[in-house]
Amino acid sequence: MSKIHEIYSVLFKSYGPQHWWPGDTPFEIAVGAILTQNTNWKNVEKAINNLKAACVLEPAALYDLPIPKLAEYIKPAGYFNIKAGRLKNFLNWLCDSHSGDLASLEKISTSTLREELLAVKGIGPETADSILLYALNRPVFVVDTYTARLAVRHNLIDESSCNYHELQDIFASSLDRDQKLFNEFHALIVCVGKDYCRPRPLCDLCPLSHLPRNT
DNA sequence: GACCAGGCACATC
DNA sequence: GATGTGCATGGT
Repeated sequence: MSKIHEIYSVLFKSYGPQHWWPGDTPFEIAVGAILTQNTNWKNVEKAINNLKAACVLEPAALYDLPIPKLAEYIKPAGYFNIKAGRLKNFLNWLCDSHSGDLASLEKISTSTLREELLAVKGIGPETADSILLYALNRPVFVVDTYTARLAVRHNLIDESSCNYHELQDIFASSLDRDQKLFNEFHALIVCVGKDYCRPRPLCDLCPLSHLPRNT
């Protein structure tokens, strides 16, 4: 069994299925992906609940909402002015180019969609891939800070070459190109990340602590 | 009070 | 191309 398969196996045995992404609709998932940038999910939940309570958590309503009003609703998620602009950019793309309907993206190839998402100002690689995987069910491996920490810590990658694309390639190339597997794996990495993949210290209670790792 | 959280764009060198 | 900085709330 490869190191990466072993990591997955240990995490799945420790934490079980994660049932990701937390969100009722693909659109809610996409909004959550933008709101959770560098932010604790609990804060994002508050912001999403505000949008739900105001009945604006759907493309047309959010598209019509003035940015200052949107910023007010999403305040608990932090960086609210920045994120309001980013959400608007996403809404402009979705509504102006794709009739405000995520389901209409089904016919577009994953690579084209990824390029289009990355062209939206405020959507970087992690957010684009999260939307592709969790909102649009595409087999794309999502990389985040925890993935990087885990990979460096367990010698899957050298810190000097640790960038998004390299990390994504290391995981994706050693796994079956399986949307459900990628979904579960990333969720499990975030799960163990929250518990143990903090910058320091290393913790021997981490389910991965018996695997080879850096100090 | 310090540190951290499921990034990203932009300025500067 | 690499590195530094601003953006901000809320939990531990």
